[in-house]
Amino acid sequence: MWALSTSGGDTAYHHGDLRRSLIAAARDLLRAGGVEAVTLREAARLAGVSHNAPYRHFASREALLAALATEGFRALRKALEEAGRRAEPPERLTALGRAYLRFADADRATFRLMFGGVVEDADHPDLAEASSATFGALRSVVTERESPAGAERDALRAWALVHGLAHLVADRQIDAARAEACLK
Amino acid sequence: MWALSTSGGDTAYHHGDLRRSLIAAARDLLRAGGVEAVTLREAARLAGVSHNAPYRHFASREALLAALATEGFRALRKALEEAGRRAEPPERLTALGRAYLRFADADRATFRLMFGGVVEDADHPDLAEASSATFGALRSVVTERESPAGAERDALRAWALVHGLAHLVADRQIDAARAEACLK
DNA sequence: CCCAGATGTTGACAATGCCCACATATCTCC
DNA sequence: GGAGATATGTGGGCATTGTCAACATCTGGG
Repeated sequence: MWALSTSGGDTAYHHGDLRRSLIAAARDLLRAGGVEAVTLREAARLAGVSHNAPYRHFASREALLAALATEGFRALRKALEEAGRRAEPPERLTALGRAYLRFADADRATFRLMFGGVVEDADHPDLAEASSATFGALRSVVTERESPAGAERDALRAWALVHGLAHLVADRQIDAARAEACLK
Repeated sequence: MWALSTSGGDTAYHHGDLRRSLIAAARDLLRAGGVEAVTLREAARLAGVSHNAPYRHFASREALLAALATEGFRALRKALEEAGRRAEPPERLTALGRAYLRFADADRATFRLMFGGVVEDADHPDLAEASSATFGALRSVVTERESPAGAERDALRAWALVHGLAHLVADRQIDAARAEACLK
């Protein structure tokens, strides 16, 4: 059918772009039923291939989950950067926090996959890079406004506050509006 | 062997107290290999019973996980209450936060199970009760020191800060000492 | 003493992750 | 343009797991 050249470096062969299709299918499964619902065989079914085709693109189920988490970190980073670009230093940090919370609220399952510990960053280089790049984008904004004394601790505090709110939102223990009200 | 009367209401029959043994086995599996490693069949094996015996005590695998999470919330609540009892109002909140962080650091897998969304509180009454009781213990201390104006928001902020730090500790993104340094 | 219910066992089935050998499409190089 | 190499997809199979049904055994009350 379509024959785009994929961004991941895989070229399109028989199926068109099975890797991308599998990730898309897995994302649907993740959002619909959480991590437990993400299955190599079901993703293959949705993509219209045999139960073993995924192994040409992902070494294991965990590798597929890692790809989903990687995608999530890239999306979050993009959201953070856009939010930062739209605001000036005084309110920039608040804007980032809001973007962070909105991400967690809009895609709870992916957020939990990213931070749930089911996939270890260390085992998946792409994931490790995407996650540290995302934290870097956040950190650079957090530290830009503070004087050196205690800056590190304040940065960590800000990050932890937003991160905690995001988890509470993802777990449906508070709603997104109340969380945003906490961002000063 | 031993014949304690269990707290859950189950009496001891053939095995002694299978329910308790299964929970203990599952706890070991959880700590050793994360949620994915918790298996009804493996827990049964460790308890020395057949693969179907657990169904006399847990309706499903998720019910066993819910029992583990419930146990976790009760332990956390106990830790919070003890910490609160040992400190007076000015530092009491910090003491609670420290206890919260130590819990997350000492038993990362259980912490993630409690807040990871794999088990839904709504589906397990005991879990729902234990978790809300724990939050109640936390909330009562958080709100005791603030004046009414903005108290609710400050309480939520404090909770979110500690909760975020705990997640970062559990995910090994910062270490426990750095987290504690953020508790003012 | 005997029965009802609680507890544990055996056997089975479908789904899954993963491995193997094999088939087929595409690319490279001549 | 054709042959070999490589990438991609298929089919079968195996061990493990969650769950169900039927059966066995233990315990306590009448």
